[in-house]
Amino acid sequence: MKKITITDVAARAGVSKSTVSQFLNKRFDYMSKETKERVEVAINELEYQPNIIARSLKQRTTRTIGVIVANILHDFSTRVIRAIEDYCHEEDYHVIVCNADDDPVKEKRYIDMLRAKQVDGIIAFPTSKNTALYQDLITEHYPFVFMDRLVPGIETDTVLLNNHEAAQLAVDQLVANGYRKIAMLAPPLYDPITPRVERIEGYKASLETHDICLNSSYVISARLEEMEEQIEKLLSLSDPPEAILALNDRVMIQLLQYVKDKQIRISDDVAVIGIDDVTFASLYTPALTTIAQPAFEMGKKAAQLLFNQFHNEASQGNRRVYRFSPQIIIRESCKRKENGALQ
Amino acid sequence: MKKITITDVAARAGVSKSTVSQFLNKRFDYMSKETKERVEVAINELEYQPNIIARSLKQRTTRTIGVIVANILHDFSTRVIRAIEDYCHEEDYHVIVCNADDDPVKEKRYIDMLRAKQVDGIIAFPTSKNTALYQDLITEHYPFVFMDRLVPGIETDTVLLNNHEAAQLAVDQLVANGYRKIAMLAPPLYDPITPRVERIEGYKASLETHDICLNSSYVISARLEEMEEQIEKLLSLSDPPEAILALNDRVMIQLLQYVKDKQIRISDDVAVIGIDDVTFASLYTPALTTIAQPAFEMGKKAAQLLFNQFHNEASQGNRRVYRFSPQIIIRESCKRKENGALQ
DNA sequence: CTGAAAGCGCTTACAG
DNA sequence: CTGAAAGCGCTTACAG
Repeated sequence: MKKITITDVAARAGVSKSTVSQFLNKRFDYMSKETKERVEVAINELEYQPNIIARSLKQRTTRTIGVIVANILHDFSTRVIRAIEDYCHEEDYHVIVCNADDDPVKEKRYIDMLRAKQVDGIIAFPTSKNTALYQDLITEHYPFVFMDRLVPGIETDTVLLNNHEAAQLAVDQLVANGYRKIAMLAPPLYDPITPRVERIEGYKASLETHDICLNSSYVISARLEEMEEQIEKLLSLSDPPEAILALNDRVMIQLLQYVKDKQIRISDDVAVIGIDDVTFASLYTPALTTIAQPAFEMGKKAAQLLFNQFHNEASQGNRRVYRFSPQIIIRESCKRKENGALQ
Repeated sequence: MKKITITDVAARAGVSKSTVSQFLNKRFDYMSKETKERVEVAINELEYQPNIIARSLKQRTTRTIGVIVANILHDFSTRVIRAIEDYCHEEDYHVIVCNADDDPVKEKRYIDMLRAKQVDGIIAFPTSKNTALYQDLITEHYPFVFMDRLVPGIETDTVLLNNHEAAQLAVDQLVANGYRKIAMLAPPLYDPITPRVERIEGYKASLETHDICLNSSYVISARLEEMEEQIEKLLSLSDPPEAILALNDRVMIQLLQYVKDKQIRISDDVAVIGIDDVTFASLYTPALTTIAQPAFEMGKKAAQLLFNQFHNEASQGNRRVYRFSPQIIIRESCKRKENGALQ
């Protein structure tokens, strides 16, 4: 039951460990056909599998990367991970998945452990709170890329949505359908997470473009558990909004739950549009108009950037921010029934 | 920029590597306060982080496990992974996530590579096709547990749903609401994946219990792309079903898409119930009655079983199958409007 | 209480 | 064309 090693193979084949190692690494340049075959036979007979850990120790590469997301249960994260894993699989790499739960302590622990395990690089949805640590990674030229969120002052490859454009697409669509009283539903902003901040900014800027005055009671920012209560208030306003923009999928779900409970009819009573294309958007009634993120492309890009960092140290100097364009998927939830004023 | 090693720490502290190692492993029994402090200071000053790869080589444990799912995009898999990762995080383990896409070749490649990387164990949703390989794992006493699917002839810890009960709960609920013409929508059965086979068996057995004759044109088994076509046929039958049981979430989504496109009203025109609690079940109209799997508990159990295998070799003999009970969540999609005959 | 030495299983110049 | 030797960075008996 003892694990067989390169030494066993060498003995069996009657050659040295060096030769076996050359074989394993496909360095056949100076190897006679005969020894090559002998080694091959020995490997097969013994069902030898090299110990990658030993190789990693010597070669200082583990062919493994770490991916730290806030929560793998979030749809966007799952898709990004799938894209990264696909890319890694092609390149014969593996991915360790970690859930930091937006907790800086957990994040730091993961980053430290991942590095101790010598992973070749990390892709993270940063909590943005471990600035000193991120800075260390940079000064040590450690390969890493950020996803979804920008961290002020940290210059590393970052891939994220053009959030401004996403909010703008949503507002434009609403305005084009004749809505001008547009509310925004957002998660809490006390920790300034890029997509939230930028989408709200985008919303405000777009309103301005359309000469719509910002009504501050129309922008709700609350924890998911308090969302229903906030929506209730919003809709009870003396001058309630005619349309609601949900900042992300989780907010959208809260909104739809509220709407269901109160028997409010979307589109008739209030128009709805959401950033993030929820899985059930097309089968909901009315089908939900959404602004989709190209999650797979974004994940793939992140992986490519990381691998670029592996291969050329030069890339250190010019790490960049890559913005991906969202795509509007027009369905039914913000059409006016009466084919409303195209203003 | 050179990585600092245990040798550097030893030099700095003026002790041997052995002593530093003892310190790292918290073996303080015979260490003087003074040297202990010296080592501690050196470690902090140098910001030393041990190389886990080197340790792993010696200790023959990587504190890393592999999880092979069919597809991380599937909701159930995601939840299971989350539960496993949480458990591992508590135990200071990491998890490598792999998507086998129900492809035995990919699965084999992952298992081989994961083992080459010396992961301490594997949790897999098996394709069930690599029987020889699974058997090898057993004879080598390699720790692994199967999830969601049973593999005939392979005696290892397996955690899965009580699928029979799941189908039965669904049929019972339908019958209790006065439905007797009950169709079953399933994915293809050419590869005999446990949940599919068992849920269909459960469906058939339950019908029998209720003295309902099986109508073979009521059981549809088709690829997702052909599902709409099949549903069309099903509902065009001269004697169409009054209720439909969706075998899993993906089938349910196809069904809902069809229903939406054809403007069929669930509950009024046809009752619907599904195994797997889709995320939007409660906010859909009518809210969907579903049979939920305890995904988190199942994932946690799988992790526990794997860790048990690490800790006691004895467990080899008595690996078992753990069935989890589904839970029915009664909502609105299979209630009769007219408060139908409680038969 | 601490250190020298061997060893985990590979790879890699280098010598021949 | 092939092998002996050193080394990757730890841990672990064992000696003192």
